[in-house]
Amino acid sequence: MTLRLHDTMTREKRDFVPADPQRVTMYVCGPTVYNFAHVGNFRPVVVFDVLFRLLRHLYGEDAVLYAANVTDVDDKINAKAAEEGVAIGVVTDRYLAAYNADAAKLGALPPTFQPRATRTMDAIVAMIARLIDNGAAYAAEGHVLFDTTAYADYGKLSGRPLDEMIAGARVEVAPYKRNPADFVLWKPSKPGEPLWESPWGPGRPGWHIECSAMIEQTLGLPIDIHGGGIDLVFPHHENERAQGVCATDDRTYSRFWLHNGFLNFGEEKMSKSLGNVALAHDLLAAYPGEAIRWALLVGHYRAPLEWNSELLDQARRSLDRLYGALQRADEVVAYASHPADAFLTALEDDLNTAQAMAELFRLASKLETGAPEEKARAKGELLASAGLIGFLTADPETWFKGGVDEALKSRIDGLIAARDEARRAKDWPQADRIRAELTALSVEVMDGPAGATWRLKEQV
RNA sequence: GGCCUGAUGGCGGAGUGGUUACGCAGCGGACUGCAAAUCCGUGCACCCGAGUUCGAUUCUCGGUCAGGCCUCCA
Repeated sequence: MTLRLHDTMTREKRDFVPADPQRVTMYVCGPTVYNFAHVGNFRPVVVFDVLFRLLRHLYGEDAVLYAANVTDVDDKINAKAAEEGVAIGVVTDRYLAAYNADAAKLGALPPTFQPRATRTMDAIVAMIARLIDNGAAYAAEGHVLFDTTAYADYGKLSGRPLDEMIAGARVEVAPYKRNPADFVLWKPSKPGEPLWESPWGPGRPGWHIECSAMIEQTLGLPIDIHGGGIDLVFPHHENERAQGVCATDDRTYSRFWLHNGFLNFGEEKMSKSLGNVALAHDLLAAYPGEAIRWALLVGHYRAPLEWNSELLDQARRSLDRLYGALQRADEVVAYASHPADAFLTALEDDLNTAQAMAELFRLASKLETGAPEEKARAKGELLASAGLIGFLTADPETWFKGGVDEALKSRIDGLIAARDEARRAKDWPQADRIRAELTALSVEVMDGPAGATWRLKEQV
């Protein structure tokens, strides 16, 4: 079975073949850390985490190098720092920490590298200098600009011929540009803004060159996979590629380009009680990270995803179903620790997570109804399959009772015990009264042959 | 204006030239003191028009609608 990935460059699914199976490289554009990140910003985090995990499964954990950068030089960061009267590092450190914590709650593994623009300045300056030497960039009025006419392939990734872009340009062209499409590699800082020394005067780098330099420094060019949101295809990735190719004489830059679709918020408002759930940080306070991760992967990564509270509720219930099966199969000893073939096949088909999830439900059904050997195998495959993409890693008890503190837990256990006693005495009115009390605590009681178990109906 | 996607049941969302996944919700039944969970069964869809074909939801063309990008937004 081979991994097939949709490449934005060729606009088709192709067999993925890394340059070196011992050293598979992937780079994904990360956040600009000036505030808590929007949920949509976490879609690539989760999507490419799935790809990272799949690649590790296929090529070995040590064979995959994944870099996800952090943009910590930016106008918005400057504005935020100025507003708070602090250095930009205070702002970027704070929001980077929050971002990483939220990503972890969403089940994302830490990338192998997390380069930061401010710590890559030497490489950025060096790359700009090389571009000037190669005749692909020029200095003008304190700026350094990339000369888009120096790169014949410019526009190929996004499918925009240069002349059309010029015709469609809706932004005023700075007077120092040779061509309207030329973009900034280095620019002077405004008074009060952070600046770095360079041969072209003190200033700061343009956004695109940061990524090219960070890739070259952390992974080396060319890389196997470059990922990011669909909105980055143009101009960011187009420009990155132009820079990387012209600075290194390497024609490839990245062997595959993967882009995830956007989250749509439609018209529906998220439940008011949830507050501003557009921020992942707030959303994570209202829903388990695993449910949000599930919701983000429920559709194909390239398709737009309708994001609303119903989607999240359904995601949580889907996980209830799977965790419920595991909980009921507590005594089943898992046999086999490999992901199911059908599950892997789905993932290897350009990360068809929806299909892969369907396989998880199939395994859960087998676990509920199969013969003993079948159950043991289904449990092993379910755990291994789901675990491969970061699901069902919690104890089922924790999933269903995780939000309960000790005091409440002992109170619930007391009520359950009292109800059991009433039921043994066939005092149904009393048993129902107690159940009503539990329901008020959002506790769902499930009577079984071995006594009653319970779980939280909604997690808070 | 240019370029590019997409349109599947009540909701979400896969996939396929002939029998349409899966989950949630619904309905009937089993189980239960009653429930819940689970199990069994079941209803419900492939935007419109034309074409190709023995046969199209799936391919082609047109239309309609929706969304995205067009210089720093995942």
